[in-house]
Amino acid sequence: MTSPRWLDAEQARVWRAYRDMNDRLIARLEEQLACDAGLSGSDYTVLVPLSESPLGVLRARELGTGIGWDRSRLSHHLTRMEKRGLVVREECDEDARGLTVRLTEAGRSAIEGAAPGHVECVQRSFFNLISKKELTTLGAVFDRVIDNLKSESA
Amino acid sequence: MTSPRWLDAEQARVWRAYRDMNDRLIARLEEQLACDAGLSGSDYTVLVPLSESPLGVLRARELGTGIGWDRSRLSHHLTRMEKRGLVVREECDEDARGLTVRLTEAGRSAIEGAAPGHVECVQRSFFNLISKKELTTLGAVFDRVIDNLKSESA
DNA sequence: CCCTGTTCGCTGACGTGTCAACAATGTTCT
DNA sequence: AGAACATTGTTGACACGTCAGCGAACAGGG
Repeated sequence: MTSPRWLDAEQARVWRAYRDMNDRLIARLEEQLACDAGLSGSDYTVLVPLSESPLGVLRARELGTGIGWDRSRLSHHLTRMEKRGLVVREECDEDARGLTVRLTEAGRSAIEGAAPGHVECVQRSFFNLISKKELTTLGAVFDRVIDNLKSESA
Repeated sequence: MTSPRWLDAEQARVWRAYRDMNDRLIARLEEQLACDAGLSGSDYTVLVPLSESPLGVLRARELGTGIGWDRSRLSHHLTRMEKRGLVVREECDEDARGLTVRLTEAGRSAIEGAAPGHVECVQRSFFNLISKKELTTLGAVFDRVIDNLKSESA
């Protein structure tokens, strides 16, 4: 037995803390976005790459792979966002199958209004509580876990 | 300016890694549970306290507060789980408003079948990659972030 | 005892995410 | 050109979570 069958006491404690922290942190950020700008976390995820694009326009495919969403999820969410006037769909010149997504004025002001508060919330709830040394450790651990998960699924 | 308006390069990197790791980790665990025992993460969350209770029975209220779910969410999920034969609802003697949830045989074998694989997956994808020293750091950081979030929402 | 307020759980509406099936277009190979 | 295959995006069905509103049952004070 190289690895024990059950978690030891400290592992169990850290695992619970991890799940708990994540739930609370996400909830906090969602709440901030919702009451600050009427956006959900998913809206924010979609709007960020659009607002960073020079013309506020992106191919749906690019957008989707950029944020790691599958086509279906993106399509459904764009339908909802379009209904709220945050984005519009346009035909794609280079590829008739394709689709371009354009940020509307309302969409741009929503994301620009939301971003500072969001970033500040991340700072206040996370980074301000972490030392430089700890940050380095976290970064290393997260990268290691990601690499392992990537290699297993490949 | 005590705290900068935007994340610096390392913070941004760590934040992305954190979100990415979490998404992949959760997906990995969900996948393992689903294909190993036909359970979702939510099913697992509900079944664990039930299986740890001596008679496999719990008050709905206890169960809900124990896992941090509101009444509505629990009610909806119990409906789905009952339909699949994992649990049954029973009336509560002490309190006529109340409800007790009982683990069925199928529910018990599902959770007992799923747990070892789940724990092993957590070990392999997370704890095996982390040194003792790093684990201590993670625990400290997670607790600190949780405390801060708790105090802010109080 | 009744009134008020609280707790318990259920329900319906809605936003969200996943899956499988589909249509349309592009690409490759012969 | 034509057949086979891949890519792009949409759709419908379903699982899930949140929210507001509801009725039933408790608890405490008049």
